[in-house]
This record gives sequence, structure tokens and C-alpha cells, in this order.
Amino acid sequence: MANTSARMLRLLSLLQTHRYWPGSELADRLEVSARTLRRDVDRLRELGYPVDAARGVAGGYQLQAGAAMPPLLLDDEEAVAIAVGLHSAAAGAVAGFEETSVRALAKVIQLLPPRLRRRIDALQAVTTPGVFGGGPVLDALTLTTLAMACRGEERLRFDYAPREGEAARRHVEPHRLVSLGRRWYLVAWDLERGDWRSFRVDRLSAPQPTGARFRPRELPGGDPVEWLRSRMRTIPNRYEVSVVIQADGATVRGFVGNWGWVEDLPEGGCRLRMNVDDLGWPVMVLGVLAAPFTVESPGELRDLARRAGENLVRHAA
Amino acid sequence: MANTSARMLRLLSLLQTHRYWPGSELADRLEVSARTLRRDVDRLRELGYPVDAARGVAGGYQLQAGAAMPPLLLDDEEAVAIAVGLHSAAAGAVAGFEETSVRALAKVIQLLPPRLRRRIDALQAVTTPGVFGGGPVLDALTLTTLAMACRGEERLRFDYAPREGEAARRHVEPHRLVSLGRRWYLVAWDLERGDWRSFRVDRLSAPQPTGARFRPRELPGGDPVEWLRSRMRTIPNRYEVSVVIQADGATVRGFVGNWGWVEDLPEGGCRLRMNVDDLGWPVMVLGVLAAPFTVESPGELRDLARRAGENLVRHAA
DNA sequence: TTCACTGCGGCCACTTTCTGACCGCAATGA
DNA sequence: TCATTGCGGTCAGAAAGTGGCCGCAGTGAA
Repeated sequence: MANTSARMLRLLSLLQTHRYWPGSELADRLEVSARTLRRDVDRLRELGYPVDAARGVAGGYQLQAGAAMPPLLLDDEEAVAIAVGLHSAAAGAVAGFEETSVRALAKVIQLLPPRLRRRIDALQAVTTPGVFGGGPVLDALTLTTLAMACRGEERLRFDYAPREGEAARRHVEPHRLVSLGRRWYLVAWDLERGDWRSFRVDRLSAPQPTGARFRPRELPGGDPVEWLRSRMRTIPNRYEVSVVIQADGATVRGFVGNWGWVEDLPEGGCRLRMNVDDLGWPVMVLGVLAAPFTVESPGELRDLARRAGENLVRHAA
Repeated sequence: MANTSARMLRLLSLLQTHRYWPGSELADRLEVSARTLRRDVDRLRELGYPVDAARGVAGGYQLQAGAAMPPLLLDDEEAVAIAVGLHSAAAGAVAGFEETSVRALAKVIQLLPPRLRRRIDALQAVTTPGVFGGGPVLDALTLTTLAMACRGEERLRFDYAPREGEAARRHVEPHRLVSLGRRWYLVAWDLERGDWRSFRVDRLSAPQPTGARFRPRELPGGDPVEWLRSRMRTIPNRYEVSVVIQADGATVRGFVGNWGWVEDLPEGGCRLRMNVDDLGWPVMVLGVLAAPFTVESPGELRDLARRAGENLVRHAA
């Protein structure tokens, strides 16, 4: 039967790569009779994959979008592209998709043949550098290891360097990875302390799944993001930027994309709000927009902008 | 046999989502005896998927990375995350991966159930806004339609508005999508003109696969990217930026990531090179680095930086 | 060390499915 | 009109999948 199953997969793969296939060619490639091919196609249809067929002189088969996602049969290139895309999405390139991307990435990485993995590792750190300074640089491996441990409900040991105090080895039951304010946190049950804790992933190193599985405990309140947020409230460390800019709202919006909120003002111009760790980014935006602006908050942004401006003028002579 | 095949896929899916599975549970879920499960696992192994097994009291099965990429069995969330990640990678979020990402995206989109497709469409244009102004905004649908037509070797009609002259309907045999300098081009055999042509994707609209398949012709020289580049040489429109910065090379590198090349200078500092359409981006970098710099080229960058600086100083008061 | 647990794989008998060959039918487009 | 191509019924022989049984072999806790 390995034959049949494998053949079905091959058929699906063929249908996925080329849009149209004449039946005779498919039968040829699969090394079966046309009758059997028809039966295979039927089987696919029974499994819920909608295979269209066209009769007549230029007939053939084609796979259409259906109710369920068929198994994706990827070649090397595609697998790498997917991993890389998820990588950058996990790093925050697409706001709101960090966590889902990491989960998907963990799955892909786990299955990726080593030779492809090497190609991706070469692309290194998860935090896309260059978008703007923000966010600590993380090891993709660390992040996906954690994601896999969460998914697999597997205990975990790692070194953790808290803000104060000494680094120490921890032993936890990982619960969820949460991306909050351009930082990653692991929410986990600390086995030694017998309580829920959160760990900043960038302070964590050498994670090792122990292999021991566990039955997940219930997090108080249920929602890890809420739990973490309420925990973080005591340590606010971000800037609330608010700037009025004498420029078209649409232009500004196009510029900051989903890294900020732009509100059109009735008297013309717009107000830009951003939440950032690092004021470098708003300064960049102001610098390149080349439009009059007024900083409402924070004061530090004003100083930073002035200094940046002076630096530019001085050296652009 | 639909049973067996479907069961194998389900087994693979189970092994992909949870890292460890006790055999009894798998057998339970698949509604077969333990003996048959063992056989199924064997079959997977025969197909090349390395399933590890652990004996003893906490035994179980687990899927490992193997030589080939197994079929990815995705749930809704993951499929969306992958599409979104590829989206942003196709838009140039990860330099050098635009084309592969579009190819992979085309495959995913083609298979995506409509309800998921809607979720992704809601995320709109392919060009991630906000990274910096550059790049025209493209419709993801257009791009993937083209990619699918290329892959499927299917003739295509579309409206094309050349730089000069009137828009007209074209009929082509699509060959390859090429991303060059933050723009997308379709390299195709123009059926009316009987010659190879390149089309800027952002000037192209209403693409429609005709359904007619064709046997791909050979592009002169073979390499579409080279072919296109040599064609473009007559119309250069990018800036070659070169700036010496009195700052640590590593810092700068961390900032510009793969949007530029940083070269450490023996006398200290570094030289940053970038290829851009829009000088806004290098100005941003210079602005936020807050380090002395010297613009080597182009002259326009100097002016732009000065103006941006003056603007910052004036309004940051 | 012992013992319970779990995976491994041979064997058997029975059942189910798969396969290729043949057929006539139906849709398609030249 | 006609060649082409997909559809699906039927048949008989071949191939496979299945559950139940067995003893064996690692593993880790008591």
C-alpha cells in the first residue's frame, strides 16, 4: 500500500505544481493505467480535494481551492522561502502575526531537512535588523525550541539572567510564547518555585527540552497575553509618541504603515501616535517626511530630533 | 483504500502537531489496533519520514527532520501565517527572497480555501508600507495570478499601460516573474509582436489566464534576470549610495541589515553602500545613527540630508 | 534487581481494496 | 462530423491491509 499512498501524494504534488495536467501524462508519470489514475483522482475528491477535470481535446486535471487546506508538498526552494518569510513575520514585520508565525515556523523548522535548515540558519537572527533599531536580537533556534516545547507540552530547562541577581538554571513547564511590545516572553509554570512566571526570551539561553511531557495547568484568567500584560503594568518602559505633522495623513500613513496610528486633523495635517521602545524610529520618520511638525510628547523626542538634525546639517555640508 | 491514505495523512498531521505521542493514543485516534498503527508508522518510515520511537514506560512516537520535506499539514491559523509571511517577504522584507516567495505564495494561495483567502486579502497590498516609501503598491492577487500562469505554462491576457502611449490589451506566454530593484517585472513572449518583452507589473492590470497551455520557448541567454538587467541598462533609475560613517561597523550593520553593505575601514569607521530608488531611506539611517558622516555619492543625498536636518532643527524647538 | 510498561516484528487467516482490461457514454472543440 | 479525452460500470486475479496472537527487547521506577 505504500505504493498507493505514496502515489496519491505524488499526484497531489503534481497537481500542486503545474496547473493543468492531461490525464495521460499523469498516468504516465505515476506509472499506472489511465483507469487507475481516474480512480486516484476520485479518491482525492473523496478526501475533499476538489480536482477539476476538462474533457475534450485539450482536457486535463486541475486542483482547485477547497474547503480544507490540502497537505502542502513543497520543494526545497519553497520550504526555505516559507521559513524565511515566517522568520521575518515572527520578527514583527507584519504586526499582529508574530505569535502565529512562530508557531508555524516551529512546525516547519521541526520538519525541515538539515541541509535546508543550514541555509536558513545562515540568515540568522530572528529580529530583522534594519527595520529600525528596536527589539533585541534573538536566536531563531531559541525561539522555535521554546515554541516546540510549548506545543509539545514538554518540560524545559534553560539559563535565565534576570534583570537583577544572578543567572540560574530554571526548570519549567512552558505554556505560551507571547510577543509584547517587540519583545518575546515565555509564560511558564516554574517547577522549582511552584508558580507561574514570565521570562524574557532575550535573557534566556541554552534551552533544553527534557523529554518529559506534562499535562498543562490552567493559567489564572486563562489568557496568557492578558496575564502577562497585567504583570508588565508595573514595569512600563515604552514611549508614547504623539506628533502633529503638517502633511497629508495618507502620506504619513503610507510611511509608518502599521507601526503607528495616524489621525487626520480637521484643521489640516495629522497626528501621528506611536508606541516604541526606541525613539530612533520616530525621528527617522520626522526626518524623512520633510514636513513641519510639532512634538507633543515625549520631551526626549524633541531633543533627539534636534540633535539628529544638527548632526545631519553639520555633516552634509 | 481512501481509508489507509487518509489515515496516513492524519497520522502525519498528528505527528506534526504534537511532538510526542504515546502509541496507544495514536491508535485510539486513528481507530485502529496498535498492530496496525505500528504498520502505519513503518509505512511512513518506508516513505522516508523518520519517525522516532521511544520504548519503556514513557515511550511514544515522534517525527524528526528527514531527508525530504514531508507534506505540510497546516491548520487555518498556520496557513494564514504562512501566506502573510510570504506576502511580506515577496514585498521585499527579506532581500533576495522576493521571487521564491512569490512562487511559494502562488502555490499556497492557489490551494487556500476561500474563507482563509478572504482573511488574507483583508491585509491587502503586497508592498509592506512603512518600511520606507519605496516600491509601487501591488495587488497580491495580480502578482500571484502571474506567478501561477508562469508556473502553469498558461497563456495570459492583460491590460498594459506603457510609460508612453496608450494602454492596450496584451496576449502573452508568461515566462518568469522577476523582482529587480524593488519592482516586479513579467518576462513573457508577446504573442502579437512575436518577440520577448518585459512588463512592469505595476503598470499591468486585469490579468486573465486564458486556459490555453503552451510549451515554453527558450529565452535568449537562458537567464531571465540577466536578460532583464541587460534590457534595463538603458534606463537606470536607481541611486548608488556611498557614505563613510564614523561609527562602529557592527552598529551600522545592525541598523541597515540586508538593505546595504557595510565595510569596515582600517582607519576606523565604516563605509555604507546602498542601492535605492528613494533617498529617503539612507537619510533616515544617517539621521538616527547620530554619528559624523561624509557623503561620497550621490550629491543629491547631501542636499536631502541637509534639508531634512534643517527641518528637524527648526521644528524641534 | 525486579517489574510494569511500551514498542518491535513475525506469523496466520480473513477481508478488503487495488489494478488493468474492456466496454459504451458524454462532453469538447477543430 | 470526428478525433480526443474524461467518466464510470463490470470482471477476475493479485495485492494489500487488518486484527489477534506471540515472544522479544529496551526503559525507568519501585
